[in-house]
Amino acid sequence: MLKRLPRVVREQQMLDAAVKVFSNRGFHAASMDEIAELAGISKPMVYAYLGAKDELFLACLQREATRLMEAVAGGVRPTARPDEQLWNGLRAFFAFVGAHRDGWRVLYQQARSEPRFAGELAGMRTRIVEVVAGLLEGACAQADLASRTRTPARPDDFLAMAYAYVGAAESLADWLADHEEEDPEQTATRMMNFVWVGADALLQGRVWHTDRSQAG
Amino acid sequence: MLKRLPRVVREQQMLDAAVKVFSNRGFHAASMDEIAELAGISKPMVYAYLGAKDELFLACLQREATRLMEAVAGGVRPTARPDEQLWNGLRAFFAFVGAHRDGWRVLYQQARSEPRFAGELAGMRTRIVEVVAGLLEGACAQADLASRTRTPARPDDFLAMAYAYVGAAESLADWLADHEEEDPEQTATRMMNFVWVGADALLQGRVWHTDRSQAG
DNA sequence: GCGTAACCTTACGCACGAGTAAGTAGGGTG
DNA sequence: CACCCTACTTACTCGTGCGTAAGGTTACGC
Repeated sequence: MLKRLPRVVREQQMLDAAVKVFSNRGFHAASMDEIAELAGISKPMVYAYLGAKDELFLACLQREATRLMEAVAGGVRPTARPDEQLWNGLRAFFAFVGAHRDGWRVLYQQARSEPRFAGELAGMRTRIVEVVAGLLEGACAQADLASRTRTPARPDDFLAMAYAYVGAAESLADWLADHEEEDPEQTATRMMNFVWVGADALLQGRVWHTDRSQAG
Repeated sequence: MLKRLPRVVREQQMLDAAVKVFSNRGFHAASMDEIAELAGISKPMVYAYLGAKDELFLACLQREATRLMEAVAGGVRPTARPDEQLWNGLRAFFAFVGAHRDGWRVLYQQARSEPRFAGELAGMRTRIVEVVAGLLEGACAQADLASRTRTPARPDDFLAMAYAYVGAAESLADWLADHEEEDPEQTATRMMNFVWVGADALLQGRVWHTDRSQAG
């Protein structure tokens, strides 16, 4: 009756549908029947092409993660200054989230709460954190060359800062995903100011103490 | 056979068990039987005292949220300087997360991904974000009195910054929840440096631009 | 024009888990 | 001691939804 389509096409349709349903309902509440229906196909086809529910979810996760990584990597020129790399990376990141709000939700909200996939996700997250930590370290080294030599930072500090920054970015991304009217470009600018100015001050050795308002 | 205990005691035991199970398995994968068993009681008692699964989860959410709020509020002296308020609040916050890692997970990871409770949680989150935005605004006003009058900040900027900070704190809290060896006090210090020094620089009007490394 | 392989369906088995009915025991009060 | 109310149990019903068995249909090679 309806068109018979080649496997590759159907698989993408199924993944599209699955991302939407997982995103709206959550992993457990999503039913394979609903996914199949939304994909315009019957359930056994989903099993035939993409396997059981776990595998299907993992497939969604991997497709969306790959797209995100490629979008970010594609926006960054590796030869640019660290701050420009960061800026372009953030732009690409928030643009992606703005364009694929469903994908973002699947990737970060759902996967995190399902213990079965938390490991997979933690791996991606760790890689991102390490990249960011590397950028910070590079920026710090460059700042040292420029003028001051005050650097109290140890490797762990970079990692912790990177962790905090990634969290901040995710938080803004969630906000973006929930607010249809927000402009990705502006979100990226906010994040960039937030990161760069703050990090710059911190990396110059300015520290807050309990007994004094701040030290410079 | 086993002791008969008054209602109030049993309820707390049930909530303790529920928080643990919800935290480990996720809302859907958690079974009422397992919760009942862990609480050392039979399932109908859970229904009799705390209602259906939804209500039970909400009860967990509310108990943990209340505890968290009280812990933070209890650590803060409202008459102190803004930076000290922030510092004490962060200390209390990370101490709480360190001590109630399960509760934290239920509160933030699980609740967020379940559309049914996302609203409830978003409300709490919004309140927190607004408090933080208020602190920032207060700090900014104080800084203005002290010396410079350069303030490019509009209300939305405070809100966005607060959002990013809350995300950063959550991220560090997740890290803390996952790393048994990490010290809550140190995490709080990291966050404080991160927030205060960065915010200070930002609120003085330092901004990053596309064509220049930074402005001061 | 016929086999065969890929595409696609309906219709079911089966397990798991939410929620309940109906009934038992303990301990305080008259 | 009879009462009754609260704490507590075993033992079910029943819906929901994953995963599959078995069979139908289109296209393409030969």
